[in-house]
Amino acid sequence: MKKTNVETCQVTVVDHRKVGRVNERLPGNRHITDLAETFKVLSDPTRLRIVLALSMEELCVCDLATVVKLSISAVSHQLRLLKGRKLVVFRKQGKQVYYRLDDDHVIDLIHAAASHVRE
Amino acid sequence: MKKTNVETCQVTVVDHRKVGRVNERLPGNRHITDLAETFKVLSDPTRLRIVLALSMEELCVCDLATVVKLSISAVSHQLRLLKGRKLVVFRKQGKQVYYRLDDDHVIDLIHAAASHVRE
DNA sequence: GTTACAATTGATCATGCGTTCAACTATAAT
DNA sequence: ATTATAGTTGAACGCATGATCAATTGTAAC
Repeated sequence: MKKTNVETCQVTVVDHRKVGRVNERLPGNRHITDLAETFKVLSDPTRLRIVLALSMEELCVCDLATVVKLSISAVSHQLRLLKGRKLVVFRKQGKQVYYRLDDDHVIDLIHAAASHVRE
Repeated sequence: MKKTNVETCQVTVVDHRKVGRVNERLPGNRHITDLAETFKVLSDPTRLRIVLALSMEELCVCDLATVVKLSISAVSHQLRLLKGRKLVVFRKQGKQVYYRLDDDHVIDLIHAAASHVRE
């Protein structure tokens, strides 16, 4: 009579002391998802171009659409996500809406990523 | 006879000097997509947990599966992506495969994101 | 008011992506 | 060689997501 333990494979060699130590120090779910969301908003080429453009000068939606070669609607949708994650802020002037980066943390983040890419 | 310029709206108020300046300084497509890919690989909670776990100690796939509470298969798939982006490296020992972070840039990147999140 | 236009918003569609499942590979022990 | 197990791989499924289109809002000019 052979032992048909189908499930044990998942647990046999687990080093529970290691796992325990790691689990203790892992950040909570809230923090993890916040971090993931921040990375996700920068994980799209279009949004990245928008952020890089705004790191140089303040630009209106129309200018941004020209820079990234997409419709104003598409750009507006992406700007909504960037606003949601507090990466950009805006200022209305007449019919135009001018966007700029919220702070310099964003550029630091991109620089950090850039230094990982070249290597 | 009214001028039916449907397309002009996209171009009328564009500040071409601004757009020109910005376009000149924007990184090339290759660099942008490389950056975006780096952010994307960190934009998933599971992968982020894996990376954070590996920033503490070297762990085998089995341990990682226990930590993130997912199947070994799921973890293996994510590790493949992390390997592809050079975030982790591995070492085989007997039947086990131990993973660790490739370098410390990765942690710096996560710290940079974390400092943007709390604010 | 009416017209013109910058920008936002919601719906739709196609594509991308994370997990699961099943099949397979590799290593170790008997 | 056979058995057991750690890990990988490919297919499939369902959900998320980015671009487009149409409709709408808000502001300025007439």
